[in-house]
Amino acid sequence: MPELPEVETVVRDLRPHLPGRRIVDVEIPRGDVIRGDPGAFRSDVRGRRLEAVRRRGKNVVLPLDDGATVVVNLGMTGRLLRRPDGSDSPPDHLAVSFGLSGGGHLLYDDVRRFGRLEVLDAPGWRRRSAELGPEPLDRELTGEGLHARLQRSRAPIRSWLLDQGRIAGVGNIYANEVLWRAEVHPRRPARSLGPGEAGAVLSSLREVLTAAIRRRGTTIRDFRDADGRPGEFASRLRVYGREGEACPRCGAGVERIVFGGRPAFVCSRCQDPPSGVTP
DNA sequence: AGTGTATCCTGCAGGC
DNA sequence: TGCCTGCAGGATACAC
Repeated sequence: MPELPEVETVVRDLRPHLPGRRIVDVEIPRGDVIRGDPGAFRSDVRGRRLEAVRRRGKNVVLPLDDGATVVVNLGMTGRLLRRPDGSDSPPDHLAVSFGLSGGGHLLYDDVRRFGRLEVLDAPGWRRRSAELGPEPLDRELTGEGLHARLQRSRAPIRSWLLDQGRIAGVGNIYANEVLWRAEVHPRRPARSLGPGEAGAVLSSLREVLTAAIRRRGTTIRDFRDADGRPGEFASRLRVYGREGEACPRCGAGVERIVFGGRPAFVCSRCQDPPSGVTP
């Protein structure tokens, strides 16, 4: 559910409120969302001051004042919610609650509990971050650089985009939207993309992701920002979930295919399939 | 190396 | 109304 734009939305919501505040209390009603031992998590985090709110790929990254870092991956249905004192009842699937100095709470809520929270020391976080691919919105990534990386893999380009070790932050919704925009079929082997196509994929990535951030993310069902509000990008999706509708570019039908265990949405007129493959 | 499958969970939509 | 099946934006482990 939460991909780069949704995580970025949450991070921007939290950033004005968390840095400088201390975690004075930690409650963990659902310990299975903690990677590692929940008791160790609590004692590592309690009493620490939050230094910043960042994003890396699909992870919310919360550096602490002792050099450690809390990393939150929202999985499919995770939410980080900001709760001022005295507001509302707790969410339906509260998994972790951080009490903050000065009042208020940061809550982690997760229906399916596929999300994970963990604390890493400085080298641990450095290693983890190094396992992730580059940020698509980072200026350092160029069309030539992306093309070179694509050359090393024969995986389908959609699978390549979903692999967090190759590029960070892209999930199934935006991968499909980006490939439609770039007019590249999702099953095309990564290494079969020419330099021009790689450039089109990169500029489409940037356009789609920034447009989605501007609309505060895509809510199909579960996503909420840190204040509990849905995002507004769903109506701007061109192919994702639009099987049978007309391609907004050419009018042909949008098709749903499945590979890698997940649905892909394509206009087979705009997006030529690789040779020898059914749509 | 890459792919298919299963797993972790719950809620919801659709068919009957 | 109820029961059943399939499906979901993610990550990971496994066998082939």
